[in-house]
Amino acid sequence: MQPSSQMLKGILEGAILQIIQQGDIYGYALHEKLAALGFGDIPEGTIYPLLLKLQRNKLIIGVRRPTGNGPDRKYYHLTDEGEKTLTIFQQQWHQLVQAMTNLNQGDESS
Amino acid sequence: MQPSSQMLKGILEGAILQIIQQGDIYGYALHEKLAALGFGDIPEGTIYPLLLKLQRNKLIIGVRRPTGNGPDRKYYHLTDEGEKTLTIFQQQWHQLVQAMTNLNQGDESS
DNA sequence: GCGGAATACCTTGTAAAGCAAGATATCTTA
DNA sequence: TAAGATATCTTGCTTTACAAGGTATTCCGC
Repeated sequence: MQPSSQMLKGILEGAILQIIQQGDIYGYALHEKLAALGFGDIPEGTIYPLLLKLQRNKLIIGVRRPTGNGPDRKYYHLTDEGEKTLTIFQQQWHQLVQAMTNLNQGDESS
Repeated sequence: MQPSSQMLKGILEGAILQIIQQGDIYGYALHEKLAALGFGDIPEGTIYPLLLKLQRNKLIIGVRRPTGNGPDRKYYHLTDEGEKTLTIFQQQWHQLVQAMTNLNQGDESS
């Protein structure tokens, strides 16, 4: 399994799928979680459009819920398609790490 | 050191800088080396424009050399700027791997 | 009650990454 | 002399990620 061209770009997409898999979450909290994990301050102008794209592609589903305490939140969960896509992403990520490790070790076998 | 937005996209750029650092190389051989390391079949339509951009940005310098045996090759080596950029990339890559590891371990401490 | 801060979501337009497709040229081998 | 391997480059496209800004809700201090 080789890192696809998508992999080289869309690491954020895979990371977000995985966070959602670990428990339903909404955009604003995702923003904080990414920072807490060490991904840096991913701006909302990146996160929200990406969530909408993932939903358009039927990898996640968003459900708007009132909080009684501030504006509504849109909680997202994975679809079966999303689970499959996440699995493929994880394999590609692993392969990318392997390739980078090979590079660091001046290794060309695998 | 947080993975910059560049990092999320431009992993290929860092990988290529590192390969060049390990020894002068030309585009066509780079293509084969990336495949051998496990980066997949990065097309030439990706590699050559990227090399030209790196040169434009003064991170690498290309020197055309005849082979006496086939078309000329353009061997690239790093500039001082390129060395510095590579060091930063390596730190960012390490941070990204750390963040992904945290994610896998459901960990939010760093 | 009013203003500001925090929370929460979204849109528009832009820059850059990576790729597909194809052009060009050299040398070797059949 | 034709085909194939080697070697580089260009044009135009799609997608990623971001900057900048807009909207709405609730809470807190004054």
